[in-house]
Amino acid sequence: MKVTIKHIAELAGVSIATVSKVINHKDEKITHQTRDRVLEVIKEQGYIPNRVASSMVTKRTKTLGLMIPDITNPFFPELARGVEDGANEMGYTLILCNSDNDLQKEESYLEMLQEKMVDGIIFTASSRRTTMSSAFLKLTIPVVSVDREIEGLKLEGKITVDNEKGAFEAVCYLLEKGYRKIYHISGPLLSKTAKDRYAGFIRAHKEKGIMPIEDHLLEGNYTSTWGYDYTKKLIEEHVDFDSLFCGNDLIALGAYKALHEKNIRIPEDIGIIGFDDIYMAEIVSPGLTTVRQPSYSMGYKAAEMMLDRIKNKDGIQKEWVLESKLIIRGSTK
Amino acid sequence: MKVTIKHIAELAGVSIATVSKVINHKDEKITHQTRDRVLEVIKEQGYIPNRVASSMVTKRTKTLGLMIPDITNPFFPELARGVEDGANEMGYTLILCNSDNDLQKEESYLEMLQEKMVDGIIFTASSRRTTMSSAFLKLTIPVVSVDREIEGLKLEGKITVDNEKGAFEAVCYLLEKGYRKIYHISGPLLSKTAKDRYAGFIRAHKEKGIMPIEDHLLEGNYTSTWGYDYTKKLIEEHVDFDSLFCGNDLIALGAYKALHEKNIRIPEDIGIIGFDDIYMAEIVSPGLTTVRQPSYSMGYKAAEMMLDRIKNKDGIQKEWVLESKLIIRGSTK
DNA sequence: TATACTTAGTTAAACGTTTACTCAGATAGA
DNA sequence: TCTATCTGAGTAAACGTTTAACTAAGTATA
Repeated sequence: MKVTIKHIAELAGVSIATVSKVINHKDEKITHQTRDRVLEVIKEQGYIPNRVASSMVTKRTKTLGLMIPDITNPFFPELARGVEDGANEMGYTLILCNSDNDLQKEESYLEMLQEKMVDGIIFTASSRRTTMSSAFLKLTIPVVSVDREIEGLKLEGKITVDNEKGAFEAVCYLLEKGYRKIYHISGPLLSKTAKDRYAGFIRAHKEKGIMPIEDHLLEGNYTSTWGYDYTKKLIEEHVDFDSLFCGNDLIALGAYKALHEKNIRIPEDIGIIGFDDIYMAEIVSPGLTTVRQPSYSMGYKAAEMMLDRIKNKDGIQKEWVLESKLIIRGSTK
Repeated sequence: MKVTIKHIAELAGVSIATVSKVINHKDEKITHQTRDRVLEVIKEQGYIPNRVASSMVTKRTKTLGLMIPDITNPFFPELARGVEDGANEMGYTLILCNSDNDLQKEESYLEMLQEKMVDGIIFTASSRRTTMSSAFLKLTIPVVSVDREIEGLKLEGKITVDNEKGAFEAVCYLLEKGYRKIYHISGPLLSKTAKDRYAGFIRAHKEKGIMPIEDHLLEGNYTSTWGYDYTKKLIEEHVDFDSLFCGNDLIALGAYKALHEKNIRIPEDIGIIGFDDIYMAEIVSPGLTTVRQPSYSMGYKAAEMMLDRIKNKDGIQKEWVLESKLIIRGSTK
């Protein structure tokens, strides 16, 4: 038999209300003797409170949902880790949901999270989502979005990085180093993230007095395969380019592979800049110059923002735009 | 006001028991008319069942705990993904716990998982754990261990790969290719995993009639930093070696970096074999020859095993030893 | 017609907590 | 001494479901 608060109460010779108060540290009005006796029985019996019962009455599960596209994508573990640490610090626990950028999966998870009555949802929306379904609009649980925008949904908070600026700085750096024929291998331009990075790419050219060429934009998705294939194609078609600004590090790493195979040197023949600064960027040779996103911090801040809101310390800043940072390594001159 | 089963019952003109039965598909004894009416009201009201209330009475939360050292380590996202997919398929949800190989964190999470009444725990034990604490022994929730052994704990199942054999094959391959001075940069030998890999390393030498040299074992931990530092040291101290068998891919990738910096060619000058086959192994140049662990499958199987046990389809195999596979790429001759 | 069995539901207890309210006794003030 | 206040605890309702036990009405059987 599972030991409950009732058993503790009996053994300690007090009422269950008293036990409950002791457990929840609402014991200002309990004498030391009583409290110690209760505590002792709890310990002796190895009592573990049943949170589902308490959630039933408090309407709090001390659980957050984390919805991301895919934990297998190296950008997300850091972020997830940040969220988890932030949540854990406040005694919260995390339910992990991989949406695979699949709108249907996203909605079915959303429903599950509601059924399980999580106290909040940290959300990195599918890059495919352009419109809100009714499932979203009905949502009564607070949502904080991270990394990506979710238009049309009422949010409790929003955490992004300044993608335009990050891209701008990266491309400026390339231009300053004398690179002139920069191709941008981008992620899907449906998403605001990719659009902003492209905007930065354009602005850098303009500010440096160079005419950006539209053909230099190659739209794809955020995978190394895509980076590899497109770079290979550029080489084989003898396209005239001297550098690559990649939509993320995975794309850049794919480009590395293609260039290595063709014995093209980085950075002497071709310069490369990525985006994200995943852990591999440092390990690879030459080290990848990239725009670092503070992904751990993004996750951590998101959790923090969520918990602030839950605890109703309201008035806290609702939108954070974090700074990215250009990390210069060996893949650029 | 949140809409509950009670509202639905009133609006549909039936008892709450009837509503409950149609929700849970226990409706063999409900007429079509009644069921349809209930369903209609549910839809119209946007009713979402409260799983915490139902967990209260069924003693099932349809939630699994996943305890791993660190989701940020590239070996784990694949595994976590496997667990998640397996769980999700059966309508289960996953609570993510990063223990950081910290015994205290591990125990505090364990307690949380019990409080939240998860139905089972998928566990990759800390590599530091050698003995069971009372928190473990008191555990009444079923546990399936993955990847690592947990001695002294009653398990519902166990999923491992044959590390000894994997290492054996890798080292045999190295020897067959003519490498003779193989150094083994290992993870912490506290863990059975690392011990088994070392055992394979030894057996391969013996079977090939070569005397293994004890000095060729370098114990450290599973990080690229470690691989980098130790390889650099070997080079700088002019140690005579022609190949590296690394405890995992991260170590191998660290070794890559050190070798590249010193302009030592892979595989011409030094051959390298890793372990795990993380996604980077393929992307890096030259591709890393490595022992593939079916990490996704391990996770998936673990979830499957757990859910079988929960559903009491007992008699299912309690221990799975999965096969690893040598993946030959460019880092060996 | 009397009896037994089905059918399609309903009733009410139970799950393990939290918490607003109540209460008895002790203490203090007048 | 009487009343008011304070202290330390107890009582019982409530949270939203599930499910065993029950029931009323209809149908089949003898």
